[in-house]
Amino acid sequence: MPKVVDHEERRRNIAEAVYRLIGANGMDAVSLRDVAQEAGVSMGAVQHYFKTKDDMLLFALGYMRERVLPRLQSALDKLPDPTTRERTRAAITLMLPLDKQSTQEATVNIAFFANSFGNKETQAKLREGYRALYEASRQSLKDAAESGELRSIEDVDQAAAELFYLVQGLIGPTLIGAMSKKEAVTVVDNKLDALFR
Amino acid sequence: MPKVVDHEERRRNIAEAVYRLIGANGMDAVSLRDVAQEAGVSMGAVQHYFKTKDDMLLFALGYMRERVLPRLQSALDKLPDPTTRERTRAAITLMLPLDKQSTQEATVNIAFFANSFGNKETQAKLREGYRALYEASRQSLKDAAESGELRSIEDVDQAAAELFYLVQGLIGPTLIGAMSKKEAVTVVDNKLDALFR
DNA sequence: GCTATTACAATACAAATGTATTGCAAAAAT
DNA sequence: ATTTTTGCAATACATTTGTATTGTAATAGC
Repeated sequence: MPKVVDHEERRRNIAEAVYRLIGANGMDAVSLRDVAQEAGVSMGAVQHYFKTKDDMLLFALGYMRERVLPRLQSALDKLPDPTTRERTRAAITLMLPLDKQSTQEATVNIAFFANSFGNKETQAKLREGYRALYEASRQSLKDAAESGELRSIEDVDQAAAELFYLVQGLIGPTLIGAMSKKEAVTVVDNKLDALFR
Repeated sequence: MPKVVDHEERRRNIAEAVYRLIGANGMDAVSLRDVAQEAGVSMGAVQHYFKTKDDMLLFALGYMRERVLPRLQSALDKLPDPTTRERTRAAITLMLPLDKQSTQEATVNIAFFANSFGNKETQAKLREGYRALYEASRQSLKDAAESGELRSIEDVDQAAAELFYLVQGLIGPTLIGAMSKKEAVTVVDNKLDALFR
């Protein structure tokens, strides 16, 4: 029998191929054959690791979240003793499609969004992801309020919602060029100015 | 030869079928055969009115904008002498997926968004639509500032961007249930409270 | 009345797709 | 040393898809 390999690694490699294809041409470009080619394996190998195409896509969606955290951590490690504002800005910068990788991620996210209209499992996973992200973001702002980093904000929940969903709203239009990256960052920075001391 | 019919009407009927299919199952459900069936015509008829599937989708995207305006007008007609705030709220209420039709429209919009990653024409049309909508919204808020309807806002452009993209950001998560409709409306109303006298 | 045109309808066709199956060689287990 | 297991690879198959083509009957134009 062949050398035993790391299944999770193989699956991740395939997921990365999925992201590249979506990022370049959208979800329609994700056929098993295309994924296999992009991943540098045979279609039989793809089928070895994923029972169905849906399995593969669902895995890819879940894995995407996993791989963002190290990137965020890495960005934070570059900031010496960051304030909440700086950490918040770093996180937002990762979410907005400002560089190649974030652009890919934003594209993939929207593609899965659209895909979720015909797929309950995908939609559940997205919902769960959104809630977790929003809650973390809200809690972070709440902590900042308690430690006096915010200006006098009456309603921290409202402020948290405004910031979070403002960023969500900027992603799509920035992706398609309805808004420039610079403008998007300016809007966010102005908002942060209004929130933080 | 058969009785001459209204081409545009036929095309619109087909576009409506496209929306229904997307709304129910996402863009993957939009095959020519499915559209024909949903529209109550033969596939030959669909091909008679649209040379290619892409033509059909592009038309559907364009037509969607056209058909929103009468709905907005109708909502405004129900308001006796509306303030800018009331008009703004009416428009936002139409954009958020609060009722069946708005939900369908939001779904279709995201579907086209995702579809645009593999289609330059679709993306251009979306971009154009976003820009027009944003500009109208920004101008409306600017007018309100000049006529004294707003609180003292330092930067009306920033305020306009915040309101517009906050709403954009609420659509997706509301659609998938990551956020409740009630919460979304509350966030918007609070934002309007902060902007308008 | 005759001809041209139109609105469909039906069908063909090539290509693409996901699922399923079989095969093989090398490593792991005994 | 033998058997079992594993990671692929290759292929088959049924289904679906968009594009293309042909046909027909009824209306419009002259």
